[in-house]
Amino acid sequence: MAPERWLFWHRRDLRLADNRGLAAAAAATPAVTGVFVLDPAILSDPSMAPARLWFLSESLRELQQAWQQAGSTLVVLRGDPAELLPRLAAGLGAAVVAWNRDVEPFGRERDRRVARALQADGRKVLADWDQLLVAPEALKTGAGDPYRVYGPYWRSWRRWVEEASATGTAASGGLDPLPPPSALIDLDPAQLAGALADLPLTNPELKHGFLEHGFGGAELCPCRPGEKAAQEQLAAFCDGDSRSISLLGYEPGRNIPGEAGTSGLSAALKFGTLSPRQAWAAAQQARPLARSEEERYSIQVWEQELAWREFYQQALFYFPELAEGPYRPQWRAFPWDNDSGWFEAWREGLTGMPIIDAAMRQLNESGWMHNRCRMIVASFLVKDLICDWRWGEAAFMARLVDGDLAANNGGWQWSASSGMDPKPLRIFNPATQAGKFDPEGTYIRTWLPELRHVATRDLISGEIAPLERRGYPAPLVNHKVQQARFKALYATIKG
DNA sequence: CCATATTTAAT
DNA sequence: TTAAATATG
Repeated sequence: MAPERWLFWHRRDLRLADNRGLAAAAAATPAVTGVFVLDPAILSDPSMAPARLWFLSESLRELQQAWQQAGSTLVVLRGDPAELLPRLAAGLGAAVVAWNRDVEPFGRERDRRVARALQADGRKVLADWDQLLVAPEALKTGAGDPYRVYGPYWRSWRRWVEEASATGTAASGGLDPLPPPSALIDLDPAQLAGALADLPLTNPELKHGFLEHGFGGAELCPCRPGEKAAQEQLAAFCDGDSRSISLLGYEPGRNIPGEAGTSGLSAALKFGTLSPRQAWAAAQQARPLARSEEERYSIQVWEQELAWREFYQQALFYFPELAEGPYRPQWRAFPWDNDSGWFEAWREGLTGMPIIDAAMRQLNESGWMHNRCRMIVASFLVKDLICDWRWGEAAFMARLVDGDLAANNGGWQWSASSGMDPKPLRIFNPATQAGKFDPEGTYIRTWLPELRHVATRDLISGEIAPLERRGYPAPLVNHKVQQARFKALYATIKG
């Protein structure tokens, strides 16, 4: 008798190794078929970035080959998962459909619909956590509430991760990365063809992969698609050979946008070509390489970035209203200027403030922006241009290769001072930020080649003589004037 | 053991 | 300013 067939539904876990849901399926039966559904509701949304379509398409193409090498098939469909998954499961004769859980309101509602449809057909559903080191339910404050403040969350998160690490294996609740499944069993070709006959199947085309993405910045983007590239990037970042621009030099290297001092793994973690447990394990293996207190501290700072990612995901899980706008009610009445001309100048990198324009051009050309610059341009849009941060949030989502609702919304709410974090106003002075983090003007000159001739001091301050500008715009606003205006408007909503 | 007041600390 | 931890009744 043939073994029971399971269907595994990939979503934001585009890898075979250390995929908890897939491993659970493979532990139950070797007869596992994979599926990914290209959902027009997501792909055609205005917030979908060409860079993400590129990353998704390339990662899927590699994942489909990996399934084949593991002995089975990854089916790629296009349409509504709630309609297609029951049909595919029926065609395959799958008894169980498994997937990894998500935190986003849209995904959770979709998953409920899919589960209801499958269960109505008498199929079992298996869904558990994979995309976080620590499941949202695992950490609560002393009062039993979800954490709203990063500091206490980080301490609690680290304690939990260290205790779970000590137990080792996944079976005993540990965090050791799992190997990929191998020796899977496929349906025989005729049976598979029959199961797929009436389904909207998508095959990778020779040139573009699964999707027409129209993204031209792949060469400039630091994020590499696919499971294999993610492993290589992680290993290179953690290896200790290039200490100043890697994990061991992460602090302060991570804050210098003109150097490649960050891991570039944001998109890999967003799409799950890399698991957070793999990232955590690599950081632990690098600890013996650290030869100074600074290098040990660098590892911890990177671990804290993994914790920020999980903090914002658990926040969205427990407070889905974050996705709709300001968490703090008084911010909902803020009298934004919302000048659409200023907003467009910001979005296209034409504000006349070099550090802002360099950062926005990096985003527009490469699909990625250095995190320090994300904070600087966010503060500028909100506190200098006095524009609703949700416009900036949407603009980031429309272009970022790693655009993720929880992280992007969390970052913008942090910058706008409207989030759960109880700290008062944060106003960055863009010139001070440029002076601290791009002191030689390296980053500015990289992305604003038309200003390469300008003295570094003027690139940082933004005070460029009209004859030196050569077509580069004059500053749109004056920081001193605008921050005073912002504070006056803020006073009207306080309390 | 609760509920409430006070203290502490926040990338 | 306010969440979280801790002290107090």
